[in-house]
Amino acid sequence: MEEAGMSAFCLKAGSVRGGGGGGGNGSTTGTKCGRWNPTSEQVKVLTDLFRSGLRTPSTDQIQKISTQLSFYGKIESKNVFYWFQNHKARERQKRRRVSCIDEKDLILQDEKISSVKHFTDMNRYSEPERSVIETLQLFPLNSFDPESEKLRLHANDYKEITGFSYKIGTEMEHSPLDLRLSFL
Amino acid sequence: MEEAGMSAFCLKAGSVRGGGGGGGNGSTTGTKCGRWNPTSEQVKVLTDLFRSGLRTPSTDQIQKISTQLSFYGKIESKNVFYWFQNHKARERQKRRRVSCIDEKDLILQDEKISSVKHFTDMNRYSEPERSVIETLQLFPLNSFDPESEKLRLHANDYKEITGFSYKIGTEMEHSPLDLRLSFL
DNA sequence: GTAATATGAATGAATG
DNA sequence: CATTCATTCATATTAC
Repeated sequence: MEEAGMSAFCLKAGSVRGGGGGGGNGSTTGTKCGRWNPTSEQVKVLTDLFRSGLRTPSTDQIQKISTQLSFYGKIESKNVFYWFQNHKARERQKRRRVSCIDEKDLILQDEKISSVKHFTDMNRYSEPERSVIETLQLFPLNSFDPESEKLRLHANDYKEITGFSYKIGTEMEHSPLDLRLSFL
Repeated sequence: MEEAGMSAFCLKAGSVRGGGGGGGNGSTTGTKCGRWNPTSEQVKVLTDLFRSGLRTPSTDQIQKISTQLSFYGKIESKNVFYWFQNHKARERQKRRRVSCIDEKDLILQDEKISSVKHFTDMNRYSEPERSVIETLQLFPLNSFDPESEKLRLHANDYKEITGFSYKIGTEMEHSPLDLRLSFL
């Protein structure tokens, strides 16, 4: 009865997820089950893409990337998705930590990419390096969507929730006997 | 992509969620501010509702759901709203991201029960059809309400609206970066 | 063996 | 409804 909150998700016992490593990576140790751990080649490709300016690949690109990367080992699309999400988030995260120091001496541990991150404007952190454009020619990102945006129909967007005042519970009584889910 | 304000009000205060290992009530950790941490019961109810076919509850339903769920812990209406939004979106995302692997056993543990329910309608409740109220019996509701059926909002199965017409392979220039990336 | 770190995975919240 | 950001959890790896 306890728990039931934190570690209820990870299980799998490694039946389906197995295989890790897949084809001939060998760099990993075990790679039994659990989470995906990328091979060196996969990491390199992903890093190259990231350094080339790709930050948030679209679904199509994610599919293509994972397909290509599957040659180096087992991988799923969501792995690519998460990788970019995490990579970008942590870049930003580190930068935020740095900016929040006033007296503490920060330890610049490692700086993989030689990026002189001087935030000219604290308001919005732009890309640290703007010299990634050349490689961008690699990607035909000219996939213009002619009419993907105009299909937007705004349904009820539930504007009320943003205002936390939002008085809803006219009856704030917790009456277990009142009615549970029969209200629906 | 604008700045959109940095809501830094809620500092994390380093509360280790779940570490308490106590009784599954996540709200005890933060309690102050920070994001909503649903309890197991709340998640179960929401999941049941979702599995029952409810995908986009109206404002009215949302307020009722949150009111009833507040019995299990702190909750707001917007939490319910976001929960359904996210759950629906991620179900669809998962289906999409996983389509490229030969592994067909992508059975999520939360889909244990094999109740085949096909949602085929996307309109508002045109006609009340009673086929999704099963989970409601999980709760000790004393008042049987024949109008329960009208809660059910059938899911729109949604098809690919992306009429992809962008040209592919227009520029297949070999790039110095990596040949393997030319697929993008 | 434990602590610290790195990172994959998940999800709440928000925006367009 | 889709996409993205921020925070957190979980685990593998490394350091002590």
